[in-house]
Amino acid sequence: MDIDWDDLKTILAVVREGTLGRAAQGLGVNYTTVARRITRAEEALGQKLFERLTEGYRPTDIGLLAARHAEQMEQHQNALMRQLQGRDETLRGPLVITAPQILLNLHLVHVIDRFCTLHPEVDLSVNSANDLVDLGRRRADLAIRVSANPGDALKGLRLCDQHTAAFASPEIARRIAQAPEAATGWIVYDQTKGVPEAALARNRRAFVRARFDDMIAMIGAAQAGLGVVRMPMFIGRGTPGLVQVPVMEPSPYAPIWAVAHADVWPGAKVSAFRALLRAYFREHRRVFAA
Amino acid sequence: MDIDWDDLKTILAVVREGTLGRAAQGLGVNYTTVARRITRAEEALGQKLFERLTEGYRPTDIGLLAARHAEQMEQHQNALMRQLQGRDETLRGPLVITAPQILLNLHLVHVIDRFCTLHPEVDLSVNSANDLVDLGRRRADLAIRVSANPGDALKGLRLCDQHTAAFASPEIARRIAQAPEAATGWIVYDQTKGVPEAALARNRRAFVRARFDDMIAMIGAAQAGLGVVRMPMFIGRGTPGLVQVPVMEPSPYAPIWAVAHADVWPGAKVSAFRALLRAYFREHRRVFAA
DNA sequence: GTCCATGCATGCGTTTTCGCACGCATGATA
DNA sequence: TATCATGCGTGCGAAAACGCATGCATGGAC
Repeated sequence: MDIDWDDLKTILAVVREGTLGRAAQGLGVNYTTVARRITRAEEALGQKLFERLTEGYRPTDIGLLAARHAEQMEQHQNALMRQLQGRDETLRGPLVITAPQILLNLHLVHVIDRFCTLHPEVDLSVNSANDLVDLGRRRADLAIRVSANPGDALKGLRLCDQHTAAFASPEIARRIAQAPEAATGWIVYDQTKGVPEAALARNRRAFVRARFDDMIAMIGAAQAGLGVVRMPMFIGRGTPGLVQVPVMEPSPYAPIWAVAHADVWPGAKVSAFRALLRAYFREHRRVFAA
Repeated sequence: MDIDWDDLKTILAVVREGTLGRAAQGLGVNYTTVARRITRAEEALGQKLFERLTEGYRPTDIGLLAARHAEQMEQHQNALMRQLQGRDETLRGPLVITAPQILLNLHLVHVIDRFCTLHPEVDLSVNSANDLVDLGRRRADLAIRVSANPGDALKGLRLCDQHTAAFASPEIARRIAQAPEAATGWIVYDQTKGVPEAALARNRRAFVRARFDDMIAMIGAAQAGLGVVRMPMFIGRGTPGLVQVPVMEPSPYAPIWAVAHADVWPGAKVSAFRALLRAYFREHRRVFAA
């Protein structure tokens, strides 16, 4: 009465994903293999771990219990892999970084370019993601993030402070220059309350023209002349077809950090990338501040 | 860059055992398989995990690091298996018990006999061991132990209190009866200091004739007339060729416990065995006390 | 009602893994 | 020095695991 550790890993994947297919995808095997492993595990334990439904595999109590423990095992496996990586002193092999899309487009591509030239043996993967990537579970080795602090269990290097300001198309900028008191239409981010306080302070008639849930789309909207957008300085300055408009005082914004799990932090590849980041942002820091 | 969980298990086994062969034995596979898995893991990590020496495999720092984490994973796997067992309500499948050799021979065999009759579908394994068996690591499901308390993380049922007394062959008993003041030779357990205090209180001339490190051998020595042996009442009474000799006051001894890991305790098979133990020892408790 | 997408079960041929037998190296022993 | 025990490496045939293709069941869209 014992169970294969890989079968436990498989059970965890199926509990997480809900179907054989998605679990198989995550595990990098065919879904029939997943089905067979589950069956084998059930036979080994003499217990049903899942109910077979048409919409997928639903875990039984016992399946959930097994998954909980498998999760613990996964954490230890992750810890091991992180520590191995942290003591890896070679500049070879895989390295995964993640960063916000816009920051990548406008700046990090240059850092990446240089890194690939300096360290051609590193297999660099770039994960352009706007949501937070789980560094503890090794979805990435190094993350470039815009936030107030690195977060718990993570180490961080503060790369650069930022300001935001208002940007719009040249056409709109001209109209504002001609009639500063006229009502100005804003494009705002979905989650924000409305027109920035700093803008209302200068023009009480500022109003929300539209709400977007995606920053890239907002930039496009600004370029197309839909309205004024508040955005980090580096975006406005780095995007063609946008000019800064003096409808609000530039205000401080969350700084840019390079963060990694403390285990991974000392690794050669992560250190090397960090060094290039530091140099780049030191050189270009004026682009990010008012 | 990821590692197979079963390979981690294999690494742990090799670190523990030192050679491929012994590790393979513990894992229940051929040693060539172990060698292959180690090689595969090293290739996956790009790091050497062991040095190949003629006397076996010696782990590198990285190998030890991996083994440490694998050990953590093993603990979680054990916890899972225990919990599954604890909620198993069937009276089928494997059950492993461990008990001191002598207790098995003289009494537990009857409990086992009855258990096998009542629950023929249980595959009962009996581990006759005098050293403590690790219940946390599932070397046994239920242990019958002679000790003051069950121990941490374990649940216990106090089966019976015990006394010890002095026993010897009839020949020696006759001599003692004839000359109670004569010097009496004792056989004592290796670790004890010498003749029991309670014996010296009655006869100052009692002396150690020999020291043994094994209780079975001491019983044989007593039967053969080598000397007086202090032993639990149930052994002296249950062994042919031995009689109690009044050279010491019977003294309290550690009680007999049925112990199991708290996770396993509620399992049907463990509960059933425990019930029989309780009944048996209640019925025969006078054999164990003075 | 038909069509399609999703997801599982099954059979078959292939790939991978495994166990076994043999050979080699090393160290202890007589 | 000859012999034996222990332990590892390697090649080959067997066994197990795997991927793929096909078929079935269910539920939603038109």
